[in-house]
Amino acid sequence: MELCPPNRSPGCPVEGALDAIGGKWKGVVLFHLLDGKKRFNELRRMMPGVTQRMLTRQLRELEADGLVHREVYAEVPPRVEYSLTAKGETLRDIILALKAWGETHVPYFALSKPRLPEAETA
Amino acid sequence: MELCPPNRSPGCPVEGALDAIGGKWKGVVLFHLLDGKKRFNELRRMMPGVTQRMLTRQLRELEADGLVHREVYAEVPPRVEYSLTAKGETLRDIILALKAWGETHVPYFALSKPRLPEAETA
DNA sequence: TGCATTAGTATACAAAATGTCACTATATGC
DNA sequence: GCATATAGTGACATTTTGTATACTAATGCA
Repeated sequence: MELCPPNRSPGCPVEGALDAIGGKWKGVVLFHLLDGKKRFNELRRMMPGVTQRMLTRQLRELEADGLVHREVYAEVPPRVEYSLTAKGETLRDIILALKAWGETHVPYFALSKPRLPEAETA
Repeated sequence: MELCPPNRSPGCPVEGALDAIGGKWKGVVLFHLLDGKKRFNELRRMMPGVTQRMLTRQLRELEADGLVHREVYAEVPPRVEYSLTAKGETLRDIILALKAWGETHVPYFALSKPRLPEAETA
C-alpha cells in the first residue's frame, strides 16, 4: 500500500470511485448538478437536512477531486455558482443508475413512489 | 424527515443507494462476490488492509440490507460462505461501472494500469 | 503436547466524518 | 435604524468508522 498517494489511498478502483462520490451528501449534490449549474443556497434548499457547513465541505471536496467547478462572482450579496466539470459529467450514468437502483431497492423509496415529475424525488 | 424508517433515513434515492454500498469495504466485497461465493478468510486475503472486525461488520451490514447471503456450515474448523443474493446481483452493473470509472478517473489507477488479467486489480 | 487453522467476539482506544451553533461582511428594502 | 439575504468560517460536540490485541472451540498435524 506504499505506492498510493499520501492522503487518499484506495486499494482498488471500486473503492477509489466510492471515495469520490461516497460522502454523505456528494451523491445528492452531483445529482442536482446533473441538470445545470446551481447556486449555493439553491443547493441547500434542495436538500433539507444538510447544514451550511457540510454543504460547503462536500462541495470543496468535490472541487478538489475535479468533479465540480466553482465560479465566484464579485458581487454583493455574493454569488457563487457550482457546475459539473467534464470529469464530473462522466459520472452521470452512474448517478442515474444509483438513483434508479435506490428507487426500486431501497425499501423507503420502493414503497411510496407514485411516479412524481422527477423534481420532487430528491 | 419524520416519515423515514427509524435508523436509516436517506433523503433521496441516490443517497439511499450509496448508504447500501458506500461503506469503506462494501464496494470491494461486492466486487469480489461478483464472481461467485467466497469464504471469510478468502475475502480477507483478497483485501489486504481490512481487519477481521471491519470485514465482519461490513458483511453483516450487507447481509442486513439483503445484498449478501451468509451460509454457515456446522463444521470444525468453521466454514462460512458469502454470496450475492438476487438483490445483490442487481448491483452488478453499478459495481462494474464504478470499477471502470475508478480505473480511468482516479489518479492512482489512471496512471499505472498496464492491462492486468483482472484478478489483480482489486 | 503444542501449534496452526477457522470465523468470529470482546474490549479498549484512536481517528475521521459529520453535525450544531454562533458569527462575519455588505448591500438592499422597509 | 433594522431586518434580510448571500456564502461562507470557527469552535466545538457527537457519531461513525477504524485499529490493535486478546480470546474462543474443535480439529489436524508433528
